[in-house]
Amino acid sequence: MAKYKDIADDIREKIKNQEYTFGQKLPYEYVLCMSYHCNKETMKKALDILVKEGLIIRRRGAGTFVKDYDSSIENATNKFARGLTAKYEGIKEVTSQVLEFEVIPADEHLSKKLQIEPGDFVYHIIRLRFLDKKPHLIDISYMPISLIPNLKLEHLKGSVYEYIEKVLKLKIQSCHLTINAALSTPLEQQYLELNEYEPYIQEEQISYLSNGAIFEYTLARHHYADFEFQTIVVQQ
Amino acid sequence: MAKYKDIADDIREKIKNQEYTFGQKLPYEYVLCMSYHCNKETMKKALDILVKEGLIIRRRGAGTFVKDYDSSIENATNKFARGLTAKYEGIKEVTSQVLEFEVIPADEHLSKKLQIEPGDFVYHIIRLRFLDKKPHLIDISYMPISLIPNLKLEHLKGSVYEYIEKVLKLKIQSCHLTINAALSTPLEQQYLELNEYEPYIQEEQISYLSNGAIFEYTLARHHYADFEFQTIVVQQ
DNA sequence: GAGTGGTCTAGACCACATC
DNA sequence: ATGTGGTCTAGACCACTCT
Repeated sequence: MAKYKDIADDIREKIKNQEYTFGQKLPYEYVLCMSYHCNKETMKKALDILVKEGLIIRRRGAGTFVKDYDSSIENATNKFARGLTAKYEGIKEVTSQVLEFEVIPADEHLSKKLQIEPGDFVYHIIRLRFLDKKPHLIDISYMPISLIPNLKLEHLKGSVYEYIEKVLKLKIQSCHLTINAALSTPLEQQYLELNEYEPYIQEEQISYLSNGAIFEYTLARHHYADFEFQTIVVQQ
Repeated sequence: MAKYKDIADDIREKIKNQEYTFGQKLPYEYVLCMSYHCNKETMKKALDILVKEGLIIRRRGAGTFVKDYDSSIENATNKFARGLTAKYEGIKEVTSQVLEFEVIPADEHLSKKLQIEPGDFVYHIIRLRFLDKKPHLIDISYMPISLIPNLKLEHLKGSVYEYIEKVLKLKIQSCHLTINAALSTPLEQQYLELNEYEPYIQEEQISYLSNGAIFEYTLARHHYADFEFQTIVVQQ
């Protein structure tokens, strides 16, 4: 683990524990560098992480200040996991009901999304996911079998991500998200308790491994009333 | 403008012009440093921008590769502007109809969102925004009058951001976005052509200036069928 | 082992904010 | 004028991938 990430973790904790409180000016760069025994560039990398998470703001000529914690979002790793692994804070129990689990050849559309050849075999998985026993989203997933061998029903009941990272030792590197909405079909009406003529909200997710391969194309469909997505955009 | 941003701009152009094409390996760091006359760290900063934009992927021990351009999103500056200035590609005409323009004292809720004192005066603006003459979203905005003096009706018909950046010479630094949905009220039903019992999708946006002040709290309400939002999450 | 990216440092110099 | 962050460099060393 890189030093700058450790420093970011440490300062993040201090903000969360209100050792540094809203509006407070942090010690300036030189002092922080001294206390963490690091170089200025390293400290900047650390603080830039917190800037991207919306925890602090840095102003040339003025200083570094703690932002309103409530308006910031969880750190990028958690945000990253949000789509499917459902690490929802304060909610104890995440369960899944597997509605479909089969292997099919990729059609034209799928082969483009997954950057594979048409006809290559992929898992086709539909899961209904519950938070505290309340149906929360329908999750339609496609993954190339060549990348994710030996996927079993039991993995689907827990976290597929855990299987990929802990068992297969693959690293998830990035994902491309698109959020939109569409009128519900009987599938969503049945499981998300939507009425006819009511839309669902969909997160389309294309996920990359650290080796550059796309391992997943997922459509997560939510009840519109349950959906929330947060992000922070920082001018470069 | 920083050198690393210039280099990123240059390489981004080469990818968009397909001088570097999908899947292609870029020259490795040393060669790029030579041709741009810069240091390794500077080149890394440049390439990291493109990684965050989803244009390239970097793999330690392997190289730097161009991602599928179609699946990447417009650069951060455009994405940043997306919320309100509506630089929608391929669409010629963005117009606004001002439904409400008044100054009110901030209530408890607003004062928290804008981080001002309750009672401080704020603009309250409701606009209906059209893309190519089609009603596209309703935009409910609150801005402290102390930060944005002399806002006129004419500014609302064009881009408020342009007034803030070009006339007031203030810099917009970051914004916090929250996307959710809620059942439409008569306001949305009337202007977005929604039926009763149909939801709208809302982008809540809290925007910061480079001096750390919050200058805007906006609710942009979209017809659910028109809404799309893209983002890329990269593991740190 | 060779190729390639990632991190860290010391120090120089620049840009902006505030007084 | 002083305080503070931002950028850039040269060079060292480390970590991962490929084969």
